[in-house]
Amino acid sequence: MTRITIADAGRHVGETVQIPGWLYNLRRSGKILFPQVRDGTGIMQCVAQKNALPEETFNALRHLTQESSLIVTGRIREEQRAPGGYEMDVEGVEVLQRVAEEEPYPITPKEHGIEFLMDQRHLWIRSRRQHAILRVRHEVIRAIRDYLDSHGFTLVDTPIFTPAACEGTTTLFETKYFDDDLVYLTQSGQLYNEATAMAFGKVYCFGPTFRAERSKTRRHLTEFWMVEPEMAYATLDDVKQVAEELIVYVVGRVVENRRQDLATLERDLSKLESVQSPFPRISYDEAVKFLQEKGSEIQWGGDFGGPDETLLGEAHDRPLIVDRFPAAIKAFYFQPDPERPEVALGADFIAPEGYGEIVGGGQRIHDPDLLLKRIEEHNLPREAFNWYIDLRRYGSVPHAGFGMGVERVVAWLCGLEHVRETIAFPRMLYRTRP
RNA sequence: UCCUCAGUAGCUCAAUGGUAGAGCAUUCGGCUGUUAACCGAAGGGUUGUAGGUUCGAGUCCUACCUGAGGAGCCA
Repeated sequence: MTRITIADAGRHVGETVQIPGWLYNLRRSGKILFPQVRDGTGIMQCVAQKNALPEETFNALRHLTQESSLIVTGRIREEQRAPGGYEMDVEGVEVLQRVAEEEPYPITPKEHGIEFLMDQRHLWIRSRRQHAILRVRHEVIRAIRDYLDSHGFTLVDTPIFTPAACEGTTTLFETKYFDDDLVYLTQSGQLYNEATAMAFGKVYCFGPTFRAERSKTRRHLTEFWMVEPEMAYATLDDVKQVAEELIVYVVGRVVENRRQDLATLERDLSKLESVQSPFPRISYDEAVKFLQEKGSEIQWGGDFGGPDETLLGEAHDRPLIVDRFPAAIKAFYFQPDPERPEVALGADFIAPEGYGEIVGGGQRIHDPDLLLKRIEEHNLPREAFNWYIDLRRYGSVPHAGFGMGVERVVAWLCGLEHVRETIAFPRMLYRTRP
């Protein structure tokens, strides 16, 4: 007997096949049952008629509980009345495990609160909406890799355990490394990327990063995934161009390949289809002026707050590129603008619809003396950065790169309220379980 | 760390300081085209914890715990 996935059902119309899966929902109407079976690729509505089945089979199905595992055998048929467009006429059922009614599956088809759902996260990911989001995430990650891999970037992943802060400013998670040594969980692979870029030209790292910030908002996780491309012989303009192309490509891929999931999420496709080049570009100076006109308290020299980012993002139908921030609020390694040393050659991409910063990057300092000066100004331990300074001693070149946060991109593309739904098991300020 | 809000049945929520209730879920019954099906019935409670006020507290007060939203910080 052929086993198929529900996603492939359209290619098996008229055949009798098996679908291994789980009971998603069951509607009963006397002598006819409508079990809905999910298998990870989709949901199949089945039809079981009492007079077409052995009594034992019909009764087993009739009293089956939600999320019981089963293998259904039956004939696939096109059916307009079925949610997926196809339906299976049940001929046989093998129940692998019947969920006990004393402890029924906790996530019912009705509404639930977020606390309960987060406690049940290991089960919640089976639900239609969560499932759709995680499939969009997968497409986003695949698209990122496909874009970079086909544009000359080499994946060179960077360590998770790091001996010191990359940026000195934010809080790091520390962990014991054997006897008495402390190491920190990486908050960015960037410094190492600069080393690999000098070896490979164009590189990227892609993995989890950790920030021990006591942030408790819809845009924050303590563990999140970031892709960080870095390019030798490159400038701020290259960062803006590559990041823009990457975003346009990723959005296009999701719209093309995950249309069904976006429909499940009731995402307004027109909001994604408008994400085309060129993106609007303004300077930090212009952004501050714009925000002040909108009533923000921001002064030149300050960083954008959450509401500021929302104001900037909502003014456009595609990501907004803001560049040349005050050097004082940027990390030590940013190259200053040669014409205006008080601003850094950095750029942030602010997503529309209030999703905030999704890309941050810029050009790095390539002059060893200037880098040393900055390290001293920021009171960073020079010894820890000896290897990093070496990169400026042995064939230094202008170079630039950026980081893009996967969860914020996914939240934006899916139109979600909160990034916690964009990763299977989110880690947040007050949640590390399950 | 700070501000605001909330904790009542497995879940989502009601309940003037005066007998703790509904829908869903579960079980039983009915229904041959259901779309979070519907209809009928049953079981299901230490009202987050500890004190206090009161004849009487789910409700008012205090502290704590847990969670949510936000600020700062950040992708």
